[in-house]
Amino acid sequence: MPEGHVTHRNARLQADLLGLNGPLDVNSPQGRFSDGAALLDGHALESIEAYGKHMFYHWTMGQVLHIHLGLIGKFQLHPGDGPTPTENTRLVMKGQDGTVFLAGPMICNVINPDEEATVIAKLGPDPLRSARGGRKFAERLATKRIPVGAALLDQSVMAGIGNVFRAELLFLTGIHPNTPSSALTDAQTAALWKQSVTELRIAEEIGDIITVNPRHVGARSRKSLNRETGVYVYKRDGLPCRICETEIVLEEVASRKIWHCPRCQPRPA
DNA sequence: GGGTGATGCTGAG
DNA sequence: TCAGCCTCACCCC
Repeated sequence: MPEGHVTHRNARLQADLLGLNGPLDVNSPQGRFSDGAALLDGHALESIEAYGKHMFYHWTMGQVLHIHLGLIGKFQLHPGDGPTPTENTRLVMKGQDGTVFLAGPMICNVINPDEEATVIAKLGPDPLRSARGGRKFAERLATKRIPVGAALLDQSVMAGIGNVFRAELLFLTGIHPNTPSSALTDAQTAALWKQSVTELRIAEEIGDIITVNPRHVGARSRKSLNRETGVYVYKRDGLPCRICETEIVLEEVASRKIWHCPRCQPRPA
């Protein structure tokens, strides 16, 4: 379930669970990361940093573990030793208070700080790292001659947005996914950034993407909502818009499915 | 038990 | 543009 909120939340929770500056037991039950695990085993972590959908684990001996979950990668956090790893467990890190399992990542490599810097240099501003990336976001967006629905998935424009957030952010800002990036007003661009900061922070805290204002669905809190009830448009084609009851429409933008409300997000002229 | 799609991205063509 | 990759939850039989 990897958009930016997942990486930041994991960086925070895993640092707590594993403990910093104490030696970790690292291994690769599946074997596909045996060489990397051997480099890290017995060493201590200095910090865990998330940047967009990328995670960088800084080890005291100077190496960096680079993880990107991709579409299907998953972490499991367990107190103590956790269960027996399965044949798909790529990485196990056991520390002070618990154990982290990793399965199915797109990237799991040991790199050096220069290589880390190269990866980060390609990324746009990450709303969870600093709320003050709005100007850079606007600059990057302005260089793109593509629909805003495609630009939001481009990690060099904004880092950490995935398919759920792009649909929800465009709904929350009333922008049609096919609006050309270059046709957005300054106010719309600013609203997209501001809304990203807000929504990603909430998702990082809750551990799930819940964008619905609880009073729109008669709920007490966002935390009481779930994937069925907690989004405005994502995977809701054919269902009534929570605001105006117009039927939510499914389209494809940048080869990925995207949903919008034709009334709340009018097609650009 | 098999088939499929998924919150992602790359590299070949 | 599109197949390929990685894993698993979910659906249908």
